[in-house]
Amino acid sequence: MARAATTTDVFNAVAEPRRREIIALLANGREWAVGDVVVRMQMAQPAVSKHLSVLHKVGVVTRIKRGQHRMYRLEAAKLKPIHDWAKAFEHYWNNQIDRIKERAEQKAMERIARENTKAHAQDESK
Amino acid sequence: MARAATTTDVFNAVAEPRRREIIALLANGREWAVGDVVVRMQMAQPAVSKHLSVLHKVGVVTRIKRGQHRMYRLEAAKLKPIHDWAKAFEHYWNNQIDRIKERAEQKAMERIARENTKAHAQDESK
DNA sequence: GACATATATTCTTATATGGGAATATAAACT
DNA sequence: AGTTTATATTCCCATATAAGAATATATGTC
Repeated sequence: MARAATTTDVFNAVAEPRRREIIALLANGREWAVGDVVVRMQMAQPAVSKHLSVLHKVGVVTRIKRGQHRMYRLEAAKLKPIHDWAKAFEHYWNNQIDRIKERAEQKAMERIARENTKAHAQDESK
Repeated sequence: MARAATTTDVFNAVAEPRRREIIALLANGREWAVGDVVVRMQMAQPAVSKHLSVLHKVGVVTRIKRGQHRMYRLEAAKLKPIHDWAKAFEHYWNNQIDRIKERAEQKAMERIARENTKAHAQDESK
């Protein structure tokens, strides 16, 4: 009865569109103060605080105090379960050709990666 | 106010754990009668019907009548938006080495795919 | 047509949740 | 200490939703 709480199930936490917007905002990797999110989202401060609180409880954001501000940062790895889940269905929308390409690249990858990893490591900083 | 309905937002539809279970069940690609799902999920028939109805409304399953049965089939492509969304965060949990490999395979893919597509098409039926 | 089987729908109830308003808390500044 | 700024929390309300029970709607069988 009743689905898993938004504060415990990442799928449910992310099912709220405004929280996905907040996540998109934080996706630039920087720290965001609540007030910054309020401005960018045109949303009331308590609402933002509550959404961030939900995201914090599921671990999707981390929080640190900086002066009178609480800085939030995206902890994107917590979204991996969703990716893993969805990825399991990838082959349903990829067509046969794409699958062949994946097989081919898979085999090539192992060989090429070994050569490239050391040689071009510094070229891939971005 | 209030998030998008479960019947209109795939993210919300899938935020219910039992619906994810049903999806997992249907993921074998076969048609499932409601009764089969009821047995496998140990769940009341009306509950299953309702969940399937939600999934049907968001298009995640298709339904066809077969005699007195309604056969449900997974329409996994409707889950692609979730995959696309989550995939955007993939690089957060992949390490630098993995990213280099992806770049390498990406480049190799385009070349190799052209050679393999026609040559081995019949070997990749599964 | 009567009955059985399969599934959907309706109704009720309990609960979660999101927003708004108001208030509380905390830090910074004077 | 008093005031301002930043954020969290509480309270209230409206709504969505999930489950269960009962019932309705096919469809198949005799």
